[in-house]
Amino acid sequence: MSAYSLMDHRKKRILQAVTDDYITTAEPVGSRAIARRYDLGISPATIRNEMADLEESGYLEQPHVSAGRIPSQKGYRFYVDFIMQTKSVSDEEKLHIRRRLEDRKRELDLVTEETARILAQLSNYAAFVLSPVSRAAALKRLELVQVDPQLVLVVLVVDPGFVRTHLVMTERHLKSRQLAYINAYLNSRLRDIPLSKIGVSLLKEITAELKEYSNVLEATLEAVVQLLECKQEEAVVTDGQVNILEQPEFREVESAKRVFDLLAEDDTVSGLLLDTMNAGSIKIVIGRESSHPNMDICSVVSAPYVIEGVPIGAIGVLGPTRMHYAKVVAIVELVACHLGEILSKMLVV
Amino acid sequence: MSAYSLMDHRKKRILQAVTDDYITTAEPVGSRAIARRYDLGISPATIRNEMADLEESGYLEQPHVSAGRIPSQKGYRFYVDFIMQTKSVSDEEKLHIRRRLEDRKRELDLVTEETARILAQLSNYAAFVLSPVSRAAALKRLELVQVDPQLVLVVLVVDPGFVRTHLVMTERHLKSRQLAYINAYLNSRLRDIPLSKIGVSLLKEITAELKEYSNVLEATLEAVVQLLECKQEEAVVTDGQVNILEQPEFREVESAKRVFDLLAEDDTVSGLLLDTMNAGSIKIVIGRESSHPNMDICSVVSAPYVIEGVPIGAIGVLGPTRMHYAKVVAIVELVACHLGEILSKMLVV
DNA sequence: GCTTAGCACTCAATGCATTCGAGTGCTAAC
DNA sequence: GTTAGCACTCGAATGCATTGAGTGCTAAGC
Repeated sequence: MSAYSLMDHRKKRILQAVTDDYITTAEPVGSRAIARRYDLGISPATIRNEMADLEESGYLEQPHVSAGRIPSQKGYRFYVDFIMQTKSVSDEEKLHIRRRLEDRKRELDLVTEETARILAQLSNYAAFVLSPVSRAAALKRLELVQVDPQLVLVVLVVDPGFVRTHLVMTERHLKSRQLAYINAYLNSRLRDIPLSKIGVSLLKEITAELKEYSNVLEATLEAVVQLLECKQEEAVVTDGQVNILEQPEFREVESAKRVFDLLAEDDTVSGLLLDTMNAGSIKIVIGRESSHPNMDICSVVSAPYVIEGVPIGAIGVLGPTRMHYAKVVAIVELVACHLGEILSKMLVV
Repeated sequence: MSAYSLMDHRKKRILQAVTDDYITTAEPVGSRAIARRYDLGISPATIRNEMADLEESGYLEQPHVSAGRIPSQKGYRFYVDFIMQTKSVSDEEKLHIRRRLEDRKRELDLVTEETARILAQLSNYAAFVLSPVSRAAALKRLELVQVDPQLVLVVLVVDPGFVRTHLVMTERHLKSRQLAYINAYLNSRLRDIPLSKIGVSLLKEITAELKEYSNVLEATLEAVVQLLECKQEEAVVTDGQVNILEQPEFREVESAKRVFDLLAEDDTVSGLLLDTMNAGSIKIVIGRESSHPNMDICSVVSAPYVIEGVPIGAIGVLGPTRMHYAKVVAIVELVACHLGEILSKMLVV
């Protein structure tokens, strides 16, 4: 028997009214206000009785005895799971998002940054985007380019997605034919190998095979390892942190600072986004549901974005627990969807 | 006759005392406090008289009649120009900075990010770094790499400095010998040409010369233009924005928000840093000395960093007008110096 | 038996008067 | 020129009464 059936219809409507009202006004909601603003056909006294019940079962709480009620964390959870109906976003808005992303299509970083910006602007909360990572990603090409007698540029192309480069000093100058040979050999060994399989041992092996060039290759292959590691670590792009300051619950600098600190710790946010990506479905974390102490006053709505059905990243929005869940869920889902589509055009090569 | 000579020694000492005290306590300073804390050998009454003079000539001001004095903007300016003595930084600290930067030496972005972080941590204010830009920068190498039958990777190496890449779709597959020919030709034409001279016209010319490959080259060279433009635009890395919230003057969210908005507008900060770079010397902007309205409550200390005597970028720290100027100036100068040294090892190839 | 009007009660917020004290400016004495 | 003394100012803190939004409970009504 789900929690759903444990609450009668009228209680649900009242919980909904309290939550909706509190989300928009940020003020505790009283029985009179509900009777006036929502046409429930019952008197304040009845509403009071119901509210008392809702409080007893933990869905509502009272900041102090002569104030109205506000949803508890449990209340928000119930609201999110069983009550709210996600809003749909207007077609113009969809088009607008699409166009803004299309405009950045030529570079991955630009797209993720723009996505974060769009999310922040639409939601008016803080937004973040976990850049695409793919377990299935494979090395598409590795190219050494002689830039200078002592300098080789290592270029890595990964599919799906990104290009990384690194300059390496070398002791001896390689002739272009030698370089071509090395390049051809490296590509024959590494091409289409999943990144997860490219480890120190494989690279050692290759160095041994090409031992005539080992002094050049050592530095190069070390760079390869570093480059791959470096991209493996999750890159999170953030935007709209300032929006936090507009929320009344963060008016006192102390609480605002807690949130900023939270956002500054990369791994908290990126961990959450990685979870979302792995779970493959939209995720709503309310207040202390998260283990992170500074999250108690916040909620996060996050969703994965997919390429050909495979989640390759995630986006999210962080706001106060009194978050406009319905709106944010709609936005996050929509943006995730568009982002996936744009990226699939860009990355699947 | 400079402002310096217009103020007698005792007044200077008092202005210094007020400023030092206010900078550390953030509380208006009274005559008694000065008499007690600073050994000036004069009584509070005398100090009061001097303070009244200093107020009349605009160096001090009073929040209200029964409060102590605080430095006016003019007072800070005088303090910065004629009174404060820059602190020196301990050797351990220098070593620490050096080591942190050395650790990131392999990548430009890492170095600038770490620099911003160091600056923010040492100063406890918001910090930013303008990435190296150089008018004298020249294209060192341009390389096309065939990644895939329909995909060419354009790699640009710029000296001093950075590597940029971009993927371009092509209609026909080029044989490796053709690609080698194009590469060789492009490099012969473009190598060591200053970026400022590489424009659409030059690239058009080259396309014409290689017209047999024009359909491939058009897209490629267009990408080159975009890549160069993209890097020309100033990249500013920021850190420590949260520190702003620790300053008592930004306790009310309103003022904090103004500062965050200011920091969010890239061009304001980057403009300031560009000015500093072009001026080639340390720069201190106090409150309304800047034209930007939201700067009125802030000060910025910025300094260029140089490679072989040539300024190629700048770093800066933003805090309240009640900023610890002496300390910040020392830090900014020191970090700028180290950054220049590290970069000259990295970039001048 | 549920609903609701009525009422006593609670408590944060607001306003107001009072006090406190840090700090000043002025005057007069040194 | 310096300084002690003193009256004065005004923000901040404190205390106290008032207000009003909102509750819980009881008893009457449908």
